[in-house]
Amino acid sequence: MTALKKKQITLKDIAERSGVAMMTVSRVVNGTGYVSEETHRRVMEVVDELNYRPNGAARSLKRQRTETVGLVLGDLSNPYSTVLANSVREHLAVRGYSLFICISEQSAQEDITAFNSLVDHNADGIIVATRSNTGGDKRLEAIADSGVPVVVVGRDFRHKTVDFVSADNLTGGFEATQHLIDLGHKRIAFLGGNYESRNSLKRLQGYLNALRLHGIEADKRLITGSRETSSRVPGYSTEKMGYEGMKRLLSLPDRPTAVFARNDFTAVGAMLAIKEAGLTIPQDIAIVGFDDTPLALHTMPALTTVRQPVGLQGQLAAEMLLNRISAKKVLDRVERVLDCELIVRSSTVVAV
Amino acid sequence: MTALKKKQITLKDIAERSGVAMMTVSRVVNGTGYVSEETHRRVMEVVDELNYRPNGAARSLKRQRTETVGLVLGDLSNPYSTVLANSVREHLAVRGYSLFICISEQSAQEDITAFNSLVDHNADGIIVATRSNTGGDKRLEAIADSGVPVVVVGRDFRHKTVDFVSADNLTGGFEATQHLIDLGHKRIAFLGGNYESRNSLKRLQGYLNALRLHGIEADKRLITGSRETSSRVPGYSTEKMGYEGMKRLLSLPDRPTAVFARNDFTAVGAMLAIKEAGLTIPQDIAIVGFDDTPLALHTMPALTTVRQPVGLQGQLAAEMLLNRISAKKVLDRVERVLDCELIVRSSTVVAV
DNA sequence: CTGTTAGCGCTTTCAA
DNA sequence: TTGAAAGCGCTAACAG
Repeated sequence: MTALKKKQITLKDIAERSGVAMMTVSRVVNGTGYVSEETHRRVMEVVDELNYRPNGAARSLKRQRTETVGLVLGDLSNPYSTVLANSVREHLAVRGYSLFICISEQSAQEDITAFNSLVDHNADGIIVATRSNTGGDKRLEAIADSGVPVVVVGRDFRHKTVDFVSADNLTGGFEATQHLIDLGHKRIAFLGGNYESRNSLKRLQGYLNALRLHGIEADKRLITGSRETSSRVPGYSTEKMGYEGMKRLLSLPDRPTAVFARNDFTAVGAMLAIKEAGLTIPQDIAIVGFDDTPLALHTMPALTTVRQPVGLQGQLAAEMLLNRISAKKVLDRVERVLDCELIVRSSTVVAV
Repeated sequence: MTALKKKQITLKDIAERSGVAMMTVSRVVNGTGYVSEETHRRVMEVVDELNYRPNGAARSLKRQRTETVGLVLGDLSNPYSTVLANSVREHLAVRGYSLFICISEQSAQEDITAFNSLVDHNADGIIVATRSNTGGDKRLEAIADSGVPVVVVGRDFRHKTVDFVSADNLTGGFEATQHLIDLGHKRIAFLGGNYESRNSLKRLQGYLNALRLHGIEADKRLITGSRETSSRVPGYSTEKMGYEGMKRLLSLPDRPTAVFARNDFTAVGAMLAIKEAGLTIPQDIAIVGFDDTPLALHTMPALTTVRQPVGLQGQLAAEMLLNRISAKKVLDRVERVLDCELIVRSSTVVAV
């Protein structure tokens, strides 16, 4: 007969085998308090022999903390998520914290489920990097209210005890558009949103600001995106959106001479549509993306794009969260908005 | 004064407030056992009012299970990981299990750390999708020995109680090479490995098998990859490897007329090197990738590649693991190797 | 239908 | 330097 699951080795087992009290074993295992050389050695011997590992649930229950942090990620397929996750993990690891990632790609319900499983398993804090949505926001607010440390990354969410990290999408969008204007473009499209979403979509807002500054009137027909208002289309499917949106733009009587796409995936889709129409980039239509994903280097021509400091966002998020976790009192909201950088390549300028 | 972290609401609080025993509250919350309409209503009222959530640590400690599964992922930036993770999550969700993802991109140490944090936090089972390495394997073996359900996906690892899911990389590699041979190629390179790794690298093995079958002698100079023996280069950096490897191949006195790249990223890098050398794909050099990432559709020309059923791997992994978790006795190892499919595009055949 | 008791494995506190 | 007792929050098992 085969045992289903071997009985877990406990402190008690180690204590009995090594002839000391549980408490002593605990001290040895945790390296806390005084234990004689000799006892330490004897205990460790048994620990190694039986391959003892402390039970996390019991420990958490008693200690009321898990040394664990949760990260809720939306679109996993976006390199952004990858870089962010790795950065967060690295910076947590330095302080001895483990990272558990939950995915929430589709709906508010998934957000809530992810938050709950993290909270229920007593994560010491949560970093949220999904798009905001009312259902999720409401739950997140309750979680923050209950005292769980929370940091949001690039998510529109305000709460008096929730820290906020983000790239400066407003200025990024502004600079991308400014760049196109500097090149002499007047009919510039925004791809990946609709005019109504301008308040939540900072990149679109930056685009509008740049136009206004230069006395170019915004043309709503040039602002196009997916049909769903709250577009939560993940990764490569935004590419499809870019492709389709570009098709619409191309069919306009007075088509744009330049396009600012909300991200590189969208830009890639747009490029495909432009090429299919037999037009040349950037001569016929110039295009700018956002994010500077590795992708951007390999499009033909290489994509001009706005780079955002993703690793830094991860680092700051981790640090802010750890700060909150170890704080002795309730900290006020901290907000960090990080500079972006325009990377000019051949999709806007011929000579590069 | 602001409380640091609000005292957690417990069963006891609910019990007191609603004037019943803790056990009754527990029954209401879990929907187990008989509770009168009236009591149920009263308890739920208090539960909602105080926003009670059961403490997972306490529950796990008592129940000895967490309804939680861990997934250890290597290269997050590979679309493969994304699709796998989502598939696993979906299929777990149906059965009420949460998924926690851990990343291990670099080293055996990271693998071990990830395994440990999952085991220590009492995950009910673990799915491992990182590349195998001796350190990780050793720890994984110990974990499996201790009775924790484990499933490996595409990872070379044999253990009598660890299930195995993988694409049929051997046949996939064979068919990719066969395809090139069918097109008349004789000097076919393998990009992304060295001859010595042929035992662990099934795709390379398939390549060698195809050559042998057609009486083409393998030329070690045509088998090239990264310099590190155990190549654990993640995502887009394998692209760099493809680029560099291709450069080496192009500098050969008798350069190949076709290349089979171990994955699409590598293939993309190779394509770049080929174009830079002023050569045409597929006329001068034909190229086949592996994985059919979304990328493959957007290369110029579109990439011929081998598609593997990633979603299905996730589904099977989830099912096998749940099966193991709920099994009444120790199950023997199950192995599922899934068919791949050659997708022919313009990087090998002009007319397509 | 509801309540009581005991204990999951660990660590905090106090005592020796 | 070591140990004993109590209890974290929950639920299985048994009583009523």
